[in-house]
Amino acid sequence: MSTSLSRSEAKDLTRRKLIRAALAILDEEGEAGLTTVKIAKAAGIAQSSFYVHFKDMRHLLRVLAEEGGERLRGSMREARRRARESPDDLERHRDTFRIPLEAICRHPELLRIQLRARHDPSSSFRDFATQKAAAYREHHAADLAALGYTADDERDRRRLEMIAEAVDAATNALAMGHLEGRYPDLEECADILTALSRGALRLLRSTSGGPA
Amino acid sequence: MSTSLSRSEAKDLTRRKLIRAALAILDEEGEAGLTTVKIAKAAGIAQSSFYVHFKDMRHLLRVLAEEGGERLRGSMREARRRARESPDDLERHRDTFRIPLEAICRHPELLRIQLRARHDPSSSFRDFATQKAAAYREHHAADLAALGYTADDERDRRRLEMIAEAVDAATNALAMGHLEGRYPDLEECADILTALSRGALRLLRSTSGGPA
DNA sequence: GATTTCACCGATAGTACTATCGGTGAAAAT
DNA sequence: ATTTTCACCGATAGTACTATCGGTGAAATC
Repeated sequence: MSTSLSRSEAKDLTRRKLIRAALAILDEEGEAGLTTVKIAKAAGIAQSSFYVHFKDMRHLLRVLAEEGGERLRGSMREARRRARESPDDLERHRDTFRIPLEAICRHPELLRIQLRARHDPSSSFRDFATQKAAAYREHHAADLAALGYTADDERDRRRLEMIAEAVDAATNALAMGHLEGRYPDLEECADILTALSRGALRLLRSTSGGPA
Repeated sequence: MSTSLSRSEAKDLTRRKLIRAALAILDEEGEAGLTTVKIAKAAGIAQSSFYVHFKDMRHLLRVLAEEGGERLRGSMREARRRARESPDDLERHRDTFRIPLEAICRHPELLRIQLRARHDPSSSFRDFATQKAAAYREHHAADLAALGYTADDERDRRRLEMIAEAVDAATNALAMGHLEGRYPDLEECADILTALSRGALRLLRSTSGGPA
């Protein structure tokens, strides 16, 4: 505005505008609505200038995946860090759900895009989303193991993974319900998830022991 | 083959071929890959002949939604009927999960298409999928209520709905995991879901009573 | 057996998008 | 002060798809 930017600063600003515009369109209209025409228009430049910043559409999609992945990683690191700080096991278990729920609510568009991509065979983000979901599932299973639900044999290990996958899906569903306004209280969502999880873990506890 | 079909029979056959081809492409490539060119080619007719059977693409999509809805309704009716026949409450509760899991495995493409449509703002099936999911959630909540988990006040009614939504999401996730080969035993999936559900319902039982 | 109907065909106009090209002016380098 | 660089522009060729049109032959009707 007042201070004229240097050329590289101006270019970087335009690039960020493009990414910002693309993420908004991706969230609002889905991958099918993501065209160079719309992105450039939303960013306030000519359609052809899109190619000054990205080699082609694929390039932008790769960058968006990296961008989204970085934000997701950041939220997860924070979640893990805070969950580890909880005083007792019960509170830690509850935090295992409350913190991801809060992370989702901070960047709901990332969850929406991920859920969409995961089931769409034409999506450029499909592999990325599947990979992220698997990583989160394993991380969750490891968290449960850290709470004392040791999985000694193959059967229990598989069950722990199934519980993690089932509870993750439930977490996403309740988070979406919260975002849609159906479940206003996030604490109540965490309560339900904790209860679900503890119920399922009873299956393991009975065979291999666990915390109170 | 040997007997030449009447004109109307032949037309109806071609129409069914088109719907069949469209469903296959929808499952394999998603809504983005669904074009009149591909559908007609897969059905073995010229692209322009597509319009002999459907006014336009929207018309076909409407018909596909009705077609899929009818199959889904059929599976659900069957599931409800069989679940009601179970001898005791525990077995009925378990059937509440095993039967939907089996229904999903009979028509996995319908679940895939529905999950995809539900989160895609550009999908023609989005409203349809959302509606179906809400209907199933309410049906599930009613099933739980029938098992004795009476929800007297508003809080418990909301919690019952949250549990139904969470468990439905978990059911879909485990069914997808089964279809992807990660969880070969469908009975084990039903076990996990039953345990999840019973754990969550403990929240209600403690305040308003319920079965053993 | 003559006429009508119509499912299907090939050709094509119209639409939306991608990606490239040469031109322009202001910032940067000399 | 002059030259170079380059972010951005308008124009446009190329691609993929939708939907319409007139033509054709075999089934249906008379």
